Amino acid sequence: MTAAQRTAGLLEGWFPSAARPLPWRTNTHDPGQVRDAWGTLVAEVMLQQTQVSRVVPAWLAFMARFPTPGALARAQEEEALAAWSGLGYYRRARLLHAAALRIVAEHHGLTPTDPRALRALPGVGRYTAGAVASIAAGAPAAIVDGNVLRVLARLHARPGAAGWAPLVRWAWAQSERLVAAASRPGVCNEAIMELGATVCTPAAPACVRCPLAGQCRARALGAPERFPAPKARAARTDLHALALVLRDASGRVLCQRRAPGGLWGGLWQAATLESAAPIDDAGAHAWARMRGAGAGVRPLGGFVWLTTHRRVRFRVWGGAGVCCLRRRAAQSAASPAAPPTRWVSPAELAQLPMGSAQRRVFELAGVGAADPRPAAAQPRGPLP
DNA sequence: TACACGTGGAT
DNA sequence: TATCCAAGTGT
Repeated sequence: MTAAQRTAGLLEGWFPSAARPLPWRTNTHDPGQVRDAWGTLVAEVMLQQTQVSRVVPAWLAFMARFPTPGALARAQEEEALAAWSGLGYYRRARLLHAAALRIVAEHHGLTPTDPRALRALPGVGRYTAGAVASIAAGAPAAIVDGNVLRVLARLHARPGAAGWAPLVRWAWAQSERLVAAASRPGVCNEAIMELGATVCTPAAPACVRCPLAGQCRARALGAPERFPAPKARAARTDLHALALVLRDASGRVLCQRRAPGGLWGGLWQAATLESAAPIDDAGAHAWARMRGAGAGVRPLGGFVWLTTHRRVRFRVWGGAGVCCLRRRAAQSAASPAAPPTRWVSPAELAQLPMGSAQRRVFELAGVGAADPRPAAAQPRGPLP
């Protein structure tokens, strides 16, 4: 028996009793598949760089609304984005919508399970293609994600930082070998990820519960947590955002849509001015009046929002909008290329695709029903 | 290749 | 509190 066969066997034996009961693991109504391929694809895309606890409620809601590729393909992209609100990395929702269109057009509405066909779908890279092919159809397709890389690096005490290309290439080769040796590739793949997520964790791994402890070279060296070495991270750049929450007499609020692409691309927000430099009160007031605010517009508060690459210092101003005709004149005069704007009720606002920072803006301004999702909770930062 | 892309849990 | 980083992909 080869080392790979032994590892695969241990993983496959461990998984059934250790697997968390996640909703996408429970079913299948298609007896030809290990698991529903569409539900698996949706789960894998949501899980890209996103923790399981955040994905569970989102996956349940998304699958209730879009149970098949056809259901998503019939919807507008904006509905997919709205269903993604709060999950982050919104490009994933656009790409999944595009993938649904392709599945309908090129695969008769049936999610492919062949790795090559999967890989050709928008938003499906090498990892996701391998995961869906193996988990939904049992194909011997390799996968490497953060968990797999960590488990393999420790198992072989392989040096190198997490993002280092030679280490990643080595991990793919190891995964290929492992999955080729597995009797149930999908189970083996899910097991190694589950092991990384629940036992072989980045800090304080629970080696006493690990089925691979006996063959783990990093453990034998006495310091499994040193593998892989941490990867260097880019510094965050500061961004200043002035958000203006305007209400009309009937309680509707003014929203605008961000340009596609870039940060929060295509999502809705309060009228917002972004700047690399701080915006003083006089500048804020002048801009707010130009965007249609009445004379009573005033600062309501602020907060700091962190993303991977930015520290965004939000200041929120609010007040009443001026009357309709003057408002339109003011907008077009202010900026002929101004983004599309709409006045929406608080109920409509809740259905609009919007990032969590802008939900927070409306919440701070006292606009009810801004967040249809369970309470988001970046720490309540101090004023910028 | 290196970088941009969101959000929140874990420590 | 600050930092890490989580079932990656596209450009």
